[in-house]
Amino acid sequence: MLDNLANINGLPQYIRIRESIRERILGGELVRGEKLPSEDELAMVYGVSRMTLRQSLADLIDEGLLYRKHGVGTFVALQQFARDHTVLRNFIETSKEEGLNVEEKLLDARLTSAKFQVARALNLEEGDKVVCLKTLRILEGNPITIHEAYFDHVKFSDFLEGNIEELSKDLLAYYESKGYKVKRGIQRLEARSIENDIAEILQIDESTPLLYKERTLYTAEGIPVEFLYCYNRGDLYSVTINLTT
Amino acid sequence: MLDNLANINGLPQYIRIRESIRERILGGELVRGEKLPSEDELAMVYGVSRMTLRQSLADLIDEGLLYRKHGVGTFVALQQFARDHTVLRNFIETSKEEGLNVEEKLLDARLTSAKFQVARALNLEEGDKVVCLKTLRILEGNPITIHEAYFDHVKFSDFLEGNIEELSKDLLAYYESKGYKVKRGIQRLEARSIENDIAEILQIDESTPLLYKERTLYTAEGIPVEFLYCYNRGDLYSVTINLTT
DNA sequence: GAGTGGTCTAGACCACCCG
DNA sequence: GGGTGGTCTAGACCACTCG
Repeated sequence: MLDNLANINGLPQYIRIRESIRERILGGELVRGEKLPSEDELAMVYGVSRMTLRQSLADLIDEGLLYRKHGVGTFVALQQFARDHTVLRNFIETSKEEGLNVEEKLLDARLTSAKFQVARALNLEEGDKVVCLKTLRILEGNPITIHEAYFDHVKFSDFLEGNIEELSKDLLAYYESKGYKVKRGIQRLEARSIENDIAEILQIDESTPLLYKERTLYTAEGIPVEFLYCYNRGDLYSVTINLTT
Repeated sequence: MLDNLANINGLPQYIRIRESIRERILGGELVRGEKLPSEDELAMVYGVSRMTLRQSLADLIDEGLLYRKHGVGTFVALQQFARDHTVLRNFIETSKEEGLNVEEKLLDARLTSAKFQVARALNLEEGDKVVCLKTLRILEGNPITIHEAYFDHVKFSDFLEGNIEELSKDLLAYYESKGYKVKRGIQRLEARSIENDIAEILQIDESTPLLYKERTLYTAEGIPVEFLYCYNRGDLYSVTINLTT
């Protein structure tokens, strides 16, 4: 009765209810700090059992949109955190959503042999064949990031024969199309001095520090999919991270 | 029947079952990639309903220890991710657990007026009174990090009258003791060139880049608790982050 | 078709908080 | 004491996967 966009056929009830509540919060119908009706009441309003209703709330609490107080009630959080946990997002799409002018330039794409660090991360043997994909990302005309991604040539043997320019724009989608849906990752960040070749590509001098990143991506099963080196201009690039206890 | 440490009285069953399963995995009884018994069977073994058992599994799946395949079964993940989502941890305790020699030196603790950025982060007005706590962290004899934390003097008025040396060793515990349990946070990382005063304290020259961090901590309700500037030696310090879709 | 996880119900009792 | 969320049950039917 309260749903609109959330009322798509085929979706489980708890998802439709969750989205309905989310819309009521984001739309301003439920104000920050405001108490929601009790679980019993919400379950009645939405016409489901309390267990089902709690499944809806659980997701929103995990996202930081709601919080519970035992014996008191459920409330809309004062501070809105990440709407979802999506830390892994496609760089180009994300930047475009923010209205930024983004270009991506293919620097190199080739078959090579895995060195120690790459092999270890991808659970391969040193010397095994891997695809190396190097790209430069340009934000509002400024070269800002060099990406150097490695992935198993056995799992992704058709990459180099495909439309590399196109495929490299959304590697996550490409991995998924091959049956490797990325679910988790581990990344490590460092501040580094810049090296000559990197300085040249990013068109900066050697006094600018570099935000250096290493990242490994995995499926839900824990299969490593990609290992990445990433060199970011320190003065133009920063990384924002949501933390939870 | 299978529990031991997980069999503490007073704990909900789903937590005891969860910990029992976790122990069976970490203890090697359940191997990576191995299929668990079906939910029906596990529920019977543990003597609970299937819904209760699923609550146990949900936590372990969220942690990345297990994954499910619809119509197939539940499996132990191949790669073990963070055992829990605890990204927020006490630096000193964590380092000690890793067997590292850690010292913390109090540099400054005083009452001051919130400048623009601090005021905005803590939801205060510019000029409102805040406590500023500056500490130096020394790892294995190397000065590695300068922490500059700010928190509301109204919420935490007794800090400066307390044993500052002691309290500053676990600020999260101090905040919690005042009714502000930290649940979430947002942090931002940058690579920066070093400034004179920082270089002097960290005993490094100005060619070493700095891993600069800003962080705001919040309660589950979304109340801001602490705003922090953090200056880390780039060549000795790196930040590891777990990502999820 | 058999087995698995995904969703859902209509109750129940408990622990916690507040007036 | 009354209202709230926390935990738990004993079923049910559906959707998916595989042989």
